[in-house]
Amino acid sequence: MNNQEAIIREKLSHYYANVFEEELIDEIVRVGYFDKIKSGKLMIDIGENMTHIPLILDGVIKVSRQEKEGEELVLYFLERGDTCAISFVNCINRKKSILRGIVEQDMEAIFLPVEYIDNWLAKFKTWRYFIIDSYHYRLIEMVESIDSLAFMKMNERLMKYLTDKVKITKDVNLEITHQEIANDLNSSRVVITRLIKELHNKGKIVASRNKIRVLEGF
DNA sequence: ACATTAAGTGATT
DNA sequence: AATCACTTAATGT
Repeated sequence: MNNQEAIIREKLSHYYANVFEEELIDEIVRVGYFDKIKSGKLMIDIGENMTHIPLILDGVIKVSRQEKEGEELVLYFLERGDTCAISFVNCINRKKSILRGIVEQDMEAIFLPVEYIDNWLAKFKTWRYFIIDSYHYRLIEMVESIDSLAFMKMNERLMKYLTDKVKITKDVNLEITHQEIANDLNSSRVVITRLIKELHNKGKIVASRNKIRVLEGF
């Protein structure tokens, strides 16, 4: 066994040992490769084809939709143990991505070439469950995102955004600017600034330049 | 000290 | 809730 394979096996055993059956792990070790991707890098853009699927080991990917130029809306975040099931379908049908994925926090993942994943569906029960599960989870998040858009006011959306971010980064101290939040929520900086101040005064958060500490709601 | 970037605010739609 | 047109505060060089 070469070094690369050993790394993959080791990494897999950490987070996926109870998820995948032995034979599947063997296959993953055989065809996958391990890679690290720096924060800020664009993984997949709308309209592109996917060649590999990531099994995320560490870090965060921000998945968003872009309607027009400059108008972005964050749908959900992917973290350890996740994969992008949506991109998975892109792979099988050779369809282009309807979403954009940007690395939000330095990421480590095992990348699997798309040509295997279809075949594995029939071959491995654990793979099937993993994919369906992932799909289900993504659907729930998508519905939450729709609810948030349709029924929640901006201040509630903002609070949800912040608490989601805390959950995913496992840190109540967020390093983010009002402008960045505005972009993610498809709002404007001024509006976010006012709502942040409101939340601050209500004691739900503590805000200062480039920093927000979330005190409740997660 | 100066320039740049982030955040705060009143008025208007 | 968004936009404009500023002001003020914080940070980097």
